Formats: sequence, C-alpha cells, structure tokens
Amino acid sequence: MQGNKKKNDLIMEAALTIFEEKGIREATIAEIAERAGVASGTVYEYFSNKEDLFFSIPNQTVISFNEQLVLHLQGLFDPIEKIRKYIWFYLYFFEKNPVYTELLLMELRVNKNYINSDYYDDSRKATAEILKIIKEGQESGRIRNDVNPFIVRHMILGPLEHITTHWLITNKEYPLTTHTKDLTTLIISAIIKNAQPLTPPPVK
Amino acid sequence: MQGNKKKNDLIMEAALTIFEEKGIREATIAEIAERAGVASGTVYEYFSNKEDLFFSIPNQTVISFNEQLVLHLQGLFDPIEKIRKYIWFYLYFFEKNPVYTELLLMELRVNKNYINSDYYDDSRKATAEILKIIKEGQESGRIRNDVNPFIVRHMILGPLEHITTHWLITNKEYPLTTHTKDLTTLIISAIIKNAQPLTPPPVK
Amino acid sequence: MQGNKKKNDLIMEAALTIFEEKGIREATIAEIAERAGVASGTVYEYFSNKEDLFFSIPNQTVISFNEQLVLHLQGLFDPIEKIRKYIWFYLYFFEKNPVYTELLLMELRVNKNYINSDYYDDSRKATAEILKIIKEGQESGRIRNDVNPFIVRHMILGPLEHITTHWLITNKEYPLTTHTKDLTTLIISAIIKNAQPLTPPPVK
Amino acid sequence: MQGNKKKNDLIMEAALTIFEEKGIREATIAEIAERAGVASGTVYEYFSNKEDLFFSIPNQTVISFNEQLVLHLQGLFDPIEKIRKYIWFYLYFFEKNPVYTELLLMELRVNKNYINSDYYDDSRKATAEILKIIKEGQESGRIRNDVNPFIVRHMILGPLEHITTHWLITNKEYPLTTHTKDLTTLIISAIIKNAQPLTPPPVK
DNA sequence: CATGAATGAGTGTTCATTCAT
DNA sequence: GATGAATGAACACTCATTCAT
Repeated sequence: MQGNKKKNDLIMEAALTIFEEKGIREATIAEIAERAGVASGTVYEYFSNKEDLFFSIPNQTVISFNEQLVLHLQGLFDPIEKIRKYIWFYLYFFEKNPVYTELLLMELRVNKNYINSDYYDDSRKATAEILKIIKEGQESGRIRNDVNPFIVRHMILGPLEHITTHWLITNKEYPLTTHTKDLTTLIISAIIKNAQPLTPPPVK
Repeated sequence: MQGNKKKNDLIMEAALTIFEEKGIREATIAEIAERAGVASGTVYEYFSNKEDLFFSIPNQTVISFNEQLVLHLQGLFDPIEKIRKYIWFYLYFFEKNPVYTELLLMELRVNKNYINSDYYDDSRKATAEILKIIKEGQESGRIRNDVNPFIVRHMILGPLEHITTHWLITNKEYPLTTHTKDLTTLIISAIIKNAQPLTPPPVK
Repeated sequence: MQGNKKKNDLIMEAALTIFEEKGIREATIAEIAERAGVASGTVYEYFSNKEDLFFSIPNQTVISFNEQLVLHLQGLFDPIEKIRKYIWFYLYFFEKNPVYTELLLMELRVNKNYINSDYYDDSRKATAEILKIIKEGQESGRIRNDVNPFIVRHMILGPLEHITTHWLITNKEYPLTTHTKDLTTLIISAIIKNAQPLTPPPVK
Repeated sequence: MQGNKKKNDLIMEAALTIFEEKGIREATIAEIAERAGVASGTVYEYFSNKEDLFFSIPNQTVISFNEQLVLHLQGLFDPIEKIRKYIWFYLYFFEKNPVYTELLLMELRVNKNYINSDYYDDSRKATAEILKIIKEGQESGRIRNDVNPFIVRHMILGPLEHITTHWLITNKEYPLTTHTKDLTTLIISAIIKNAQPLTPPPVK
C-alpha cells in the first residue's frame, strides 16, 4: 500500500512532517525530498515551486473541513443551533488536525501571497458559509439585526481563532475543546436577538 | 535634538520605515543601516542580531500602548465601561500605528521565538490588564461569572485581532474604527451579567 | 509523406524551430522533443547527446550548400567568375537560411568541440573548394600569385563572414545580398592579377 | 606589490586564467574566486553578476588598443598608409594578447548581450576610427569611392578577423603577423583608387 | 564607538540524461 | 524502438555577521 502511495502525497506528507519539526521557513526542498524518499528534482515534477507546495498542503484538509461541516449542519433548522454546531466543529476539527492547524494559523493566514492565491478560495468557503447562516438568522429574527453581519462573523471567528492560536502557542497542553461550552455561551449571548437592552452601570 | 537622537532609535525607526516600504522579510540590515545613516556594523553595536532588532521595534510602542491605556482607564469605575474603553482604544491605537500593527499581528504574534522571548512580556501586560478588569467585573457582578475569565478575554481580544487582521489584509481600505460601535455592542452583550437566559429556538 | 518523415528529421526540424524562437542556449531537449511530437527519451535514440543534436543540424544544410555550389560553378571556366559566383551564392544562400546561418556563425564556428568534431568536415569542403579555385586561378594567371593562396581565401571568406555576422547582429534589417556588387568589386580587385581592367576569359 | 594589487584586478586576472583553461561557459564564480584568493561573495562586491565580470575583462584591453592605435596613426597623412598601419597594429596587438583575443573573438563578439551592452561602446571606437579613415580617403581620392564605405570596412576587418580566428583555432601554431605583408597587399589592392600601382603619397 | 570590506554558508531551481516498462 | 517519470549534480547569488582598522 505504502508503495502505491502517490508521490504527490508522499511529498506533501513529508513536507508536513518537516514543517512540524522546524517550521516552514526552515524547511528545505532537499530535506523534504529526502524524507519523502524522492530526488529533489522530483518535487518540481509535482509542484511548480516551494510556495506552491506549501500552499497545496492544507488544501485537501480545508476541503475536508468544508465537506464535513456541510454534513454536520445538515438537518439543523435554527441558525443559532447551526452556530453552536459550527463552534463545536471548528474546535473539534482543529484539535484533531493540529499540524494542519498550525500551518494554517501560524504561517498561511498571515502570508499575503497565500491570501491572494487561488488556494485561499477554499478557505473562504467556510467563512462564506457562516456568513450565510448569520444573514439567514438575522432575517428569521433569531440573530440580532442591529449589527453588521460581517462584524457578527468577526465575533464568531475571532474568539475561535484566538483560543486556537493560544492553544498552539501553549503547546497544546489542554484539549482545545475544553472550553467549548463557555465559548459557545458567550458567542451566542452576543449575537442572539432579544438580548436585553444593556442595563446601565449600578450607581455606587 | 534630531542630531542627538540616539543611534538606537535611529536604527529602529529606519527599520520600521523599510518594513513599511517592502515588508519585513525583504528588509536587509544593509538597507536599514543605510537609511539610518550608520554603517551596517554599527547595527550590531546596538542589537545582537537581526531578530533582536526586529523584536525590539514594537517594544516601545507596546509600552506606549500600555501607558496610554492606563490613562484612558483612569477614573473609570464600571468594569463594563472599562471594557468599552479598551475596545475603543485598541482600534484607535492600531489604526494610528498601522506599520507597528502589521509587524505585531502578521509577523511577531505568530513567531515562536518572539513569543518565548522577553520582549513578549510587555505585550502580556496589556492582556493581563484586561484579565484584571474581567475578574474585577465578575466579582462586582457586572460581568457574568458563569464562564472562565480567560475565555472572556478570548471573547474580547479575538474579535479585535480578527477584525484588525482583516483590515490589514484588505489593505486598510476602511478606517479600522468604523465598526467600533457594533463590535462593542456584541462584546458587551456577550459578557455582561444578566444577559437573559438563552431563549429556546422558535417552534416552527 | 509527412507521416513517414523520419523521426531523425522531425527532431532536427523541431530543434531548428525552437532555436529560431528563443535561441540555442535556451532550447531544452524537453521542448524540442515536444515540438517534434516525440518523447524526450526518443531524442537519445537518434542523437547521443544534446551537443550531437546541435552539431548534426547544420550538417544537411552544409551538404546542400556544397551540392548547390557545385551546380552553380558548373560550366564556368574563368576562376574569377567562379569567385564571383561563390560570393553571390554565399550571400544568397545565407540570406535564405537565416536560422542555419545564425547557428553556424554565432554558435558553432566559435565552438571548439564543433571545430574538432567530424561534423566540421563538411564545412571544410566548401572552403577547400574555394582554395582549389584560387590555386587554379593562380596557375592560369588570372589570380595574383604573389600571395599565399590561403591568405587569398581569408580575403574572400573574411569579408563574407564579417558582413553576414553584422547582418545577424543588426537583426537582419536589410537584405544580406544588398551589397553583393560592392563586395564583389572589392574582393575581385584584391585578388585579380595585375589589377587590370577585367579581361574577358580566354576562349579555350 | 602583489599584496597591494586591487581585488578588482585580482578577480579579473583569475577569471581570464580560468577562461583560458576551460572557456567562459564552464568557468564558475566559485572557481574564479578561489583562484583570485577571495571569497565568492567578494566577486559580487566588484561585479554585479557573472556576465558583468565577463564583459568587464576585455574593457581595459580594448581601451589600451584604442590608445595605442591613436599613437600609431599619429603623424601619418596618407589614408592608405593609415590602413596599412591599422592592419599591422591589429595583427601585432592580437598576437601579443592571445587570451584577450580569444575572449573577444570567440565569446563576446557573438554574444548578443555583449553587443547590446555599454561595454561594446569601446569596441566600436576602433571600428569607428577606421571608418573615418576610409571616408577621409574617399574624399581625398586615395580610396575608391565607387563603393559604400561600410563595405570597405568589412573588407578590412573581415580578413583580419578571419585570419585571427583561424590562428586561434589552429592553436596559434604560427605567429599571427606572419602574413601581414600578403594581407596588406590584398586589402590595399582592393580599396585603393584606380587600382593603380601604388603611388607615393602626395607631398603636401 | 564606528566602520564597511570581506566573508562563505546556504538553497531553490533547472534540465540533460537514464532506464524500467 | 518509444516512453516519460525520475534523477541529482551543478551553480549563481544573497546577506547576516565579523573584525581589522
């Protein structure tokens, strides 16, 4: 089976391994090729250059995320429930794919070339999905519509990314999903409609 | 005065200027030195190496952020008001210091060497400050105490960082402070106490 | 017929086309093979290596040059007339075969490996032919015999090569044959015996 | 003295030596640097890239050629005498500078980048000088004016280059100047007015 | 303190050539 | 004969860092 594995995959897996060990910036094509058991020139048979290899790696994972997300949202009606599900799935998925997560959050997300590349399109799908849910919720009256839906999205993705980044930086010493409940509670409180008018501060 | 300006500062300012023009990765010591009007060897009199120079740059800005933050929070009593102020000040400050912001969010925050360096300590102060406010608010009953205060902090910093990163990626085409109000509304709704018990989804 | 064309020729033609488009140095075996409609490995069935392919290309053209030259000289009696014909044919032929000319003058003629290869033999034939004419002329009294015949040959081939090289360098902006008359006048003046007004050839 | 020799020269001399041994194409910067006794990076302190180094080398020799040529022509009045001098000096100079000659004739003269570079300007001076002499001779009636002066130039430079190239190819087995007399006789016969027996220059 | 000439390790990429099928 | 995937040697160039002055 191993022997049949496509060179394409062998190289990407080797690259991911090397990244894990020493970071993207320090990984050399020669080392990746050696780890993959191919000649360095072979890497260029499958990827046009180093950056293309880097950007390719998360791609299938992103696609997988999107596919699974669709399944998880299937059958749900309430937008708020969908958001809950989204939060849970985000943390669950990233916890299960730590190397991919690190590559995505620590390297690619802040790389302008990546942001401007076609590879980013698939990443955009997941965030487009959540925006759709938000708008749907605002129309149906479940999500507050006194705020810009894009800001609502920042309100959901921001904490998720922040906690995930923190988790990576602290060497994943606790399960990422540990705080799913608290996070969900807070996010839902922020965006659900009929959250009471803010009470004035108590007079001392 | 200019003539007396410490070489130290001259070099850091030159570095920041070069970063602004061509990005961090492309900045070379030689070019920074030339811009600063010193020899490249002189850079090494003040900074032990390139990374040390890079990490030093935001430092005074971070310190300045902390100092100004303290002043802005001065005199405020209500923790919720303090949070509002914090949100506003964060966006205001980053909008005014875009190069520093880019350096911090796009380069340093995802650099493990930076996170583990002493330089990160000052960055931590600002987040320690907000944690203090949160705990204070939870004790005084203004901030919900059914959630981990660290998660509350993610809930505040996450959206702020997320929207700021988005602002950077989209080339700062709109003022960062544009959505201060929406963002504040959502964050406060999330964390304020007595946010109503979450209503069940409507039965269709 | 096309379909029957030997792979050998297909490859050489493809190579010549590529040379024309992007120069010799930039032509790769892969590209030549693709253009010829064969696999890159196939090139090595017909040519032992890249240099062998390059050196082979002008060969048939050189042979063609020699064959046509013989025909053009046929029937001429006066050595001076033969030289005239040679000059005209040289310029005419090179004008008609610019890519071959460039390959020969700009690449091969200054390549020691080529000069020392068997491929150079055919090139030598054309110059041997002219040497024969010169010696014949010196014996018959039409060409001055107070000078070394080899130097006479340099006197004929030198200007031809020089003007042709100039024509190539200036991107063939004028027809190479433009100056045939002037060139012939000068060369003949140089080598004709007694620098007499040209006497008609003796009737045999 | 050696120790004081400028690095600039050291590198160019090393390059010339390596070129002599294995040709330009095969010379590597690493090898040249080693031969010059400097680090490879140092080469780039003095030359912007490999090609720049290559093209620089003949430059001072070309300049020297031009300077000496002017001196040799000084005091001569008759254009025909000037041409004689030019022929002699050309062969003499190239015989004395064989490595430079090889570089110029076998590598640079057929290199389009060189032809289009500023370095070529100095080369042009020598050929401009001879064109001046030709036109002057055509006006004064010493050189035939029934032909294009540019063609006359090809008639002079062509044989010189051709014989020199031949000399290089045959490994300089005879002195290049051996055939100065024959070559001069032929060239002068070609270009002198009325193809008269050479008249002495008019006394002014 | 300051200089800046010199260093040389480090690496992405190309492409002629091979050979198992 | 034909293929084309795989090879891996080869190399120009950069630039952070050093150190003699």
